[in-house]
Amino acid sequence: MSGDNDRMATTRLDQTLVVDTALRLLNDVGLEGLTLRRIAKELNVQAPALYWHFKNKQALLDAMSTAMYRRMFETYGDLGDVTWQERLVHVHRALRRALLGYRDGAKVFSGSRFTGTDHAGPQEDHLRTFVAAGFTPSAAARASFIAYSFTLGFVIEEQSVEPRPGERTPGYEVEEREERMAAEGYPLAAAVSSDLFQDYEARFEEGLRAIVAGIEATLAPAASRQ
Amino acid sequence: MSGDNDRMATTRLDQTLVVDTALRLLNDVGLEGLTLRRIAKELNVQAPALYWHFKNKQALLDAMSTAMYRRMFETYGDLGDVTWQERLVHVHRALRRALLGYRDGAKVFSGSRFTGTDHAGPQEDHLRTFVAAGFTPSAAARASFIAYSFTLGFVIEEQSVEPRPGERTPGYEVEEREERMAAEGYPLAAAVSSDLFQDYEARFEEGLRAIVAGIEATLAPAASRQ
DNA sequence: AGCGTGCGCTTAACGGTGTTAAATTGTCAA
DNA sequence: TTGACAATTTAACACCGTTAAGCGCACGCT
Repeated sequence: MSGDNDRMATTRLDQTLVVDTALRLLNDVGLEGLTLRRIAKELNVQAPALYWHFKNKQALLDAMSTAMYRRMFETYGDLGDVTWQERLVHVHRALRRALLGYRDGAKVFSGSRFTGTDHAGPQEDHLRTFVAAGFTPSAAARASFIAYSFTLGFVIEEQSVEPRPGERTPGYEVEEREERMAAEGYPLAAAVSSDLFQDYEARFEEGLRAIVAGIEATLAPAASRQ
Repeated sequence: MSGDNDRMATTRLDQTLVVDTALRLLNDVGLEGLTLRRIAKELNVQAPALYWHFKNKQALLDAMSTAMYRRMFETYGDLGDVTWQERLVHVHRALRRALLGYRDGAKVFSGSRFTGTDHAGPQEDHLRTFVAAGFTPSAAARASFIAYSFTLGFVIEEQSVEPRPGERTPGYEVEEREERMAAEGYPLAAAVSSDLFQDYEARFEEGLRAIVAGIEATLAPAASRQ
């Protein structure tokens, strides 16, 4: 199904191959189904073989997160000279896309730490844009962390309702929920039900705009405020 | 240690007792160590006994989340008449406190759904404050969801560095990280290292202020803008 | 008072998990 | 050709969530 990896039995494993296979598999089976034996099977190998390349499962998950993050920066080009507002929106939009690219992507990501220092380069560029606009480095980092926290929390919630774009977790039947709320005397909660479990795309953009506006109003250097 | 539950061997289990014990245990062993056998042991019972009270482990986790959420509303009184800004800050500050109350609290919470409709009452009050200020119900819900996503993402990150207030996960040695970044030619990333893994309290408040300002500037009815 | 029903729990077991130790293969250098 | 060492297999361990079956005891009914 969907082009089974078909690793030549002669080819040897390496970290990249394991990570790629695990990420592809993640989309089929989800985080819960992503066992070492299942990954090994996909690679025509026995489970303990993975321990030659990764010290334990967490190390593999860390490498998967790092790969997701690296790929995110590959998909948005050099971006050049840009205002901090544009950059903040651009980066976190890309982050959401990257997380949505894999089932349970946000959960995997939030449970891992980066391996190596690959991420430092893009982070440096990112901060530079803010500092050039008059932010202190500290304010730049704190402002970005606000947007980062929002994005992470948003996608975690989003993926618990829509594990893959267009595919819905059963048990979130909006209409039924709406009726029950209305019947129990919570008209607002009922009315709002349909707003909370739909239109994630537009609501994310709306949230990003609000956060940019909020940073403009509080953390940004006075000069850059409207 | 810390007043072991000491359930009389004669007392029967019920959902509340199981949930309370599991929540207390969560603080000792974390989400990963929270196994049904461990919980059962704490209750002087065999693991399968829990299946009489909960259909499966997820149902117990759901009940734990619901209890955390319910307790959050108990800790802040009636709150009375208050601006939507005050309410938003108050509620999400309380949410953070509730999540921080348990090791892995944010992760447990984000992986669960509420049982029953206990939460609908407070949610109704919450929305009413916004609608009274001129928000449409939909805008009220979307605005709150922005703050909610931020809070959830923030605390997940916070707890991955500080699993319990004051207690640090090993491997986040700020100074060492700083040196390595600086040595590899990322001066800003280095300078910012200490800002990212410290002072969560102040940074959360700062984030909340930014989000309130951002909602004022974008989602709030024009009348309530400064 | 006695009896049966069924609630609440135990015992036993299943298939699966991450992980470790030891044995084994394959490959390349000397 | 032999030896070394990298990469993998086989076997096993302790533990996990979960299910099936049985058991004891309290209680309602006659």
